[in-house]
Amino acid sequence: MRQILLYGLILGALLFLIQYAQYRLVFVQHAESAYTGVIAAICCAAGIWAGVVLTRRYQRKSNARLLAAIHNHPPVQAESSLTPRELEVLQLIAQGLSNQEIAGHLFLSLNTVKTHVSNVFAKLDVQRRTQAIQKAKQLGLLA
Amino acid sequence: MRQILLYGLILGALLFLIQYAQYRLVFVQHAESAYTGVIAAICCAAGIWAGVVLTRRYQRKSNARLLAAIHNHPPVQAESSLTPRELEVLQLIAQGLSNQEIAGHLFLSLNTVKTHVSNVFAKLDVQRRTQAIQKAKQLGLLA
DNA sequence: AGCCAATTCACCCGAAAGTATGAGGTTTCC
DNA sequence: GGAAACCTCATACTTTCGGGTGAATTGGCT
Repeated sequence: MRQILLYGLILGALLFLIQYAQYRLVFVQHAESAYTGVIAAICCAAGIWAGVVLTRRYQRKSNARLLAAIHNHPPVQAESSLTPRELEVLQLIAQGLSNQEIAGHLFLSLNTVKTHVSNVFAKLDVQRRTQAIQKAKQLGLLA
Repeated sequence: MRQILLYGLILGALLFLIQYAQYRLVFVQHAESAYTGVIAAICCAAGIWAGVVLTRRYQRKSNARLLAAIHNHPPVQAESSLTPRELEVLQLIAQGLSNQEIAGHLFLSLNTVKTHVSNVFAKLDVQRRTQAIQKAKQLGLLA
């Protein structure tokens, strides 16, 4: 529902831009190539954005399968109550990454990473990431 | 993901329609105008392609680093040795203790612990304690 | 259609961690 | 007796973490 509104606004803005550009062109003849360039730039940007978003969503699930394959575990572990995403974050914590770096690796915002980290800590009953590493290794959640 | 594609198509279609309509109504005298729509479509496609390719490439590199880290592949070189005190502090860090707790264990002030920790980080060439744990285990400094 | 778990993101706040610099004290070794 | 290494502690500052709360979205299941 929110997205529809968003896309509507984007669409409207684009249409407005095009209208404006063509309005200006009525009075500025022979600037057709410049106008085409603007359109091309806008569409390129929109296309790249769409492509990136598309691929990220697709890759997200692939990564889950990849990590699962590495550890010979199904994506969802019954013995630990950690979700797949939380396990991913936990593994990156054990690699020594900061929350910001984890966000970069996983294409998440810093806030989202913090949320996952907090949930991991709560489920492992620890207060610090160093404790989480310790406990996770004891529980066999990490290699 | 399906909706994004959908919205993308709608966007493209609308843009094209606008182009076509204005071509018919206003810019009949400009045969060039028809090309703008084509350009827009091509750029959209190119943009999506570029976005997908770029994101996929970036992900591949990330995954490679991730796998390398998991499998202990990264080159490990001998580094300057830690002093006895620094090694003590490092071991307590690996056990998940906070600086304050380490100070309590070793009967030191918090500032002193911070100094030792900073020196350990410098010698191990890391910035965070989680990285220090990882590296110390690679170097065999920890059990 | 509605519920529910998972995921994502935001904001605020305090605590902890990390950086930089300086400064005494001791031991050891030349 | 002086250089060098180590240990100790301090102040000041910036960054990162962690906790708490709220909320929107999605996908799966009933």
